[in-house]
Amino acid sequence: MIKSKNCFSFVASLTRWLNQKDNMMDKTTEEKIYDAARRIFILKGMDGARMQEIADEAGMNKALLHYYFRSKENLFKAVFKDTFTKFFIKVKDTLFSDISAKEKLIAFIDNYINLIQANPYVPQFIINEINRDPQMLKTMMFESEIEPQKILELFLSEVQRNNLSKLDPRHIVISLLGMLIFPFIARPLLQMVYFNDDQDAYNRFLSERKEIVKNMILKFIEE
Amino acid sequence: MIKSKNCFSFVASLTRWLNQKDNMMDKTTEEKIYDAARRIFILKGMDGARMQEIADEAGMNKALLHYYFRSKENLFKAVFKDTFTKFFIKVKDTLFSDISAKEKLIAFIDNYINLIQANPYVPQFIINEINRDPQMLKTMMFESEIEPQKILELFLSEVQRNNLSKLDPRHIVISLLGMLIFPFIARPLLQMVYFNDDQDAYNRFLSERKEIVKNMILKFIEE
DNA sequence: GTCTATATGGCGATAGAC
DNA sequence: GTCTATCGCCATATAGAC
Repeated sequence: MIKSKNCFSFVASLTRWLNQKDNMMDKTTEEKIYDAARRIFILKGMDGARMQEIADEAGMNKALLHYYFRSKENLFKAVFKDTFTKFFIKVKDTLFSDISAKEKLIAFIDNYINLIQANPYVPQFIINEINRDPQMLKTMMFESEIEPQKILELFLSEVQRNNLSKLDPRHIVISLLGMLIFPFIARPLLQMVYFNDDQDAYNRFLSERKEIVKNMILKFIEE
Repeated sequence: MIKSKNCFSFVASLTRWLNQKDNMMDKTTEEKIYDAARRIFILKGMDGARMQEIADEAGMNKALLHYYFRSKENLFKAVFKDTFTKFFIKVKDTLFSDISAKEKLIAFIDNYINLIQANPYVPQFIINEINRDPQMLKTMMFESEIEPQKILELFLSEVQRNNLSKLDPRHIVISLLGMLIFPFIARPLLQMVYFNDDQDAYNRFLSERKEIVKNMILKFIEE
């Protein structure tokens, strides 16, 4: 029957990269299923998504989803694990670069807002899941080769070691993440109330927000 | 059943039983259903909740839920509308008090963190729903007598009119809300990574956060 | 590997006795 | 108003032809 769910995403993306085959026709069936599932799960969550919907999105029959992934639960875990860990790789790259701590913070804000703008539904997807099934999150994080918890801790100690603030650095990190993520997860409400439901205006607001958040954070950590 | 060895403890038991009756037994069936639905929907969301689960929580049969509320959709809307609007009444009260703008901001932070600490799952519930069905949110908001959008706008103009900041005041409001809400909606992840899954330590962190956020916000708006 | 057809169970909702 | 029993549908999952 099946193959390991762990190596799928790595194998798939490696294959794409090696062959530079990113168009639809050259994707394997497994990749088509995975990509479709990712779109649907991120939009509707585990409970809201339907296997039939994913099959339609992938342009094939429902039975094939079970042939490749055995169950909805399996397919979801593959998508979530991959999506979750990929969101931390960017942070890792920023933290290991050879610049000062303050510059790292600034680079992080730029990278992170860009990342969310390119994947606007991902923060809501992750937050949803860490509340729906915290136990799954725990096992997933410690199984992951990327070790997201290590990256979060690294980010924290980076703030701490450089005396960027006299405060508990966790307050800094959490405030920063909250300021960055909130306008995306509360978008429908904020866009309606504060921007007359004007999508373009809201996108401009999000772009200009990079500098705003940078200034806010710098004000915190400068005594 | 009440058992006792003397009449004093009997009286005490009876008093407890009567009080319990006042709290529990006097609730109408409709109230029992509503309260149970509220607990389940807030924990699991519309998609994750089951009518059977709500009936069990309310201590009655599934059919009664439909007798009083006709459909799951109806019951959910009643719960959501009520929960959503109640979250804005606190803000309204704060804004209409007779204190300076800066004091209002400080009072808001205190009130809001207390409110969330007493209802820790509500922010996640609301954010979930405004993304799941934004259209329902819109009609609900404009039907509501409390008019949450007016309150949000009032909060915004309060920041603006008093020149609390040269920035677009929407950045201030959104940053503030993000800083306040994020530690609650991302709690399972943050508590695990940053607090060794120590619940008490995390609660202390949340309590001390009131002063931290106050200081952060005051630093923004003071030039 | 991919399809059609079907099994199996659970869910929201209703009928009808009391 | 409240219950038991059940309907009808839809979801996940499997069987089996090709």
